[in-house]
Amino acid sequence: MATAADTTPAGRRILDAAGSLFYRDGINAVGVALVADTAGVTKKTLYDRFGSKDELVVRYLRRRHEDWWAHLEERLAAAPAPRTPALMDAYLSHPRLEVERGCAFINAAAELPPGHAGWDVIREHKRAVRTRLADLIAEDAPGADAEDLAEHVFLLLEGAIAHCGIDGGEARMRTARDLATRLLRQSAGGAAG
Amino acid sequence: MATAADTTPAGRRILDAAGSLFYRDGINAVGVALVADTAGVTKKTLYDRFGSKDELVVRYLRRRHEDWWAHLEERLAAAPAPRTPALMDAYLSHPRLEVERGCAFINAAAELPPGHAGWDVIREHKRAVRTRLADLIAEDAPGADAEDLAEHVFLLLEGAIAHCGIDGGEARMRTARDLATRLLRQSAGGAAG
DNA sequence: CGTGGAATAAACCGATCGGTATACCTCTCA
DNA sequence: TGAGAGGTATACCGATCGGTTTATTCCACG
Repeated sequence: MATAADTTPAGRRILDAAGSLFYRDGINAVGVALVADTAGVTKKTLYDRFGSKDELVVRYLRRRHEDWWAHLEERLAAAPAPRTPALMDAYLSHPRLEVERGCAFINAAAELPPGHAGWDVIREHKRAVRTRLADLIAEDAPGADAEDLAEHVFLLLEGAIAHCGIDGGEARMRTARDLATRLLRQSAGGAAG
Repeated sequence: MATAADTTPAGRRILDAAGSLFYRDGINAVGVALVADTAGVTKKTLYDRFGSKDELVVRYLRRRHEDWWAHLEERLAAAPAPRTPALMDAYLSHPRLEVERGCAFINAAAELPPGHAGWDVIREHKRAVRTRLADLIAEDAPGADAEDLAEHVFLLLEGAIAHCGIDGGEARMRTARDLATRLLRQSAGGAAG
């Protein structure tokens, strides 16, 4: 019977290899043979576990979201108020999920054809970040228009993460964090729209 | 002798085909044979004009920048003050440069390997937009910290254009325009930091 | 003891990739 | 008049693509 794909040692190594290769070089530029070789696994094992490259791509995106989300919640739990800037900081502090090539989900969206199952993962990831951001802002700037402010900060965040891949550095993420912090202070101070 | 690549009718049609195909389906997913067929041209003609796919990609990016820039300046020339929101509107009004798949330059950055000549075009394009934005802001909000405000609006803009490709619509670009407009009004009103 | 899942090793499939080669046609212009 | 540029048509190249097949080994578990 088909195993849950990443419950097996080889399955995990495949997902590890796919995680770094797809992110660093792009999805279409990386062949399944390279993923298998990097994982120290035969193509047969890869196809036994994942069935197709499309499915592997979906798993790659799902895992990237789950890893990032777990890290985010961990950092948020340890962060003092205001916690909104900590969300930005979380992008800079993950030990394995680099940011040198920008946002894995925006990058995947640039490559995946319409109708690919990965689109659901991409949209759900962005929706989740956007929602979590609104929650944080509601607690950081009570009384302000949280939805309006969340959309504002979300665009700052997305612009920054996208440009990390072009600039090759994290500078713009720090800029976005500082701008968001200032917005929060202004909105907490004078709660008028 | 090698012609300037796009000075010839066939060269222009190749660039037209590459423009829509590379943008819609991604650079790596589109083969030179498809570009040639779409342009109604043989592969030989394509290689006679452009030499390699890498060079064609560079030309594609350069042309996209030039077309977009010409359109921007045209719109800016016709726009009343404040002209900063008109920059955002320009993304929505170009007759041929759609926005359904997001930003062609961010997308290309997701696909191109390090060292590819296209990177220079990408970085130069973003630098140019960022600079033009600072100029517009300096004229729209005199007295304010133009550099600081430009970076803020630039991140809003980039977040919006990246997400147009994920949402599949232009809504977020309009949101970014409205947020920028409000920022401008605030900075023009109380010029304090 | 033996069955079935997880794995390796390696060959193979048709299709497509970027790029080249050969031959021929047409038009311009010196 | 004839050379050279721009072009078509088509076949070809080696490499790689995603994916399959066959055979074999290992080991846990009933």
